[in-house]
Amino acid sequence: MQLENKTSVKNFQKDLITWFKANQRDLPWREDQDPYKVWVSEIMLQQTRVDTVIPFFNNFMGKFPTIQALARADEGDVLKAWEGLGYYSRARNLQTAVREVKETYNGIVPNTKAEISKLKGVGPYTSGAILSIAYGIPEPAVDGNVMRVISRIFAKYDDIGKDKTRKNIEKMITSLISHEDPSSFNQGLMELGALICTPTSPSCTVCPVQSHCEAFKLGVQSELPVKVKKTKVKAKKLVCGFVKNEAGEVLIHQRPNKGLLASLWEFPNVELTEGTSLEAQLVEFLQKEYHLNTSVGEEIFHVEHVFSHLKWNVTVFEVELLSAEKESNNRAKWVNRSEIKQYPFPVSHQKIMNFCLDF
DNA sequence: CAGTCGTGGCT
DNA sequence: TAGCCAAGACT
Repeated sequence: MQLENKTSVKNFQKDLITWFKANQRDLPWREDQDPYKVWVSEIMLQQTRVDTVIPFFNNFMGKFPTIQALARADEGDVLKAWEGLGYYSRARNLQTAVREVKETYNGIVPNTKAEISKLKGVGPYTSGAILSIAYGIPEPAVDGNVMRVISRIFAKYDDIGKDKTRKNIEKMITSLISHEDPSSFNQGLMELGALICTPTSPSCTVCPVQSHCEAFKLGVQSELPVKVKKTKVKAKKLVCGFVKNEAGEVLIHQRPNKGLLASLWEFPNVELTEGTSLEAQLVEFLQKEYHLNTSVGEEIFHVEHVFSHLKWNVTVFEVELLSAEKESNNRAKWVNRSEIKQYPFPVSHQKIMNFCLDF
């Protein structure tokens, strides 16, 4: 195994950090070390590509430039700024955590592992990233890049999908991390994973730490890291109503605050059960859930949307309101077509919205 | 531990 | 095309 003595570790740190400082990308969250900016960027970057995050980060910082600004913002505005980015609970958790920092820590992001880890949405990776990047504290920040890089450098065949593997790598980083520049060390590992030590066809010939890499030495870099395959996504069939009243308004509904597409808005829809017709199930659902008497019109079109772990097949009908009972669903709303754009919708429903708005 | 939670780009 | 993957956290 490489990196077995202090001298080789020091050389590894130096090679990595020197490369990082010379080759790091110019990214908006690297303009300074404001803990709030680092925090927001790290939340957005969870399971999300850098290129995707950049415009969202710039827009978000323009609207919510400080902890105070985000703390006092309307939740709807925060979700609207997150629209299209995915994993929407991140937005709600972030605002919850920012309010916690404002109340409990006088608006200062805490700088200890124990305190920062208590914040909603801040897990083992993000806590280490904030501590090292914003505060220069030598804590490991182990993400997918780091697990891939370390798996190759030490030629480790452990399944990086296991929590145990991540913990082991955190221990390894603890003994490898530079105490002089923890920020550049951690970011260097991630940048290396993003630019050189890529998942497929890594650029070993130009790698700054090639001489430290056991996988390269053995010629097995293409086999690493090991990641056990996930189960197939499940398909679900839904019926959805584009419901209009006499005033020309459309019915929209806010999803539950937890779970899939948390707190986002949608057009009324329900999962199908076998048996009765789509039209009948839609009418029954609108009656039961929203206390509306409706008449289902033409089937407008189909939408297919694939998530991480499931697939929607949605059939959309045009629906006319006949009459409404007094009790109404408190998460439902009639809106003019021009107002719909003010509400955050998931991409799956934007497909429906775009079609219906032209309709 | 294993399933849940988005989206878009790439192979 | 269908699957894989990305600066993970939560339950």
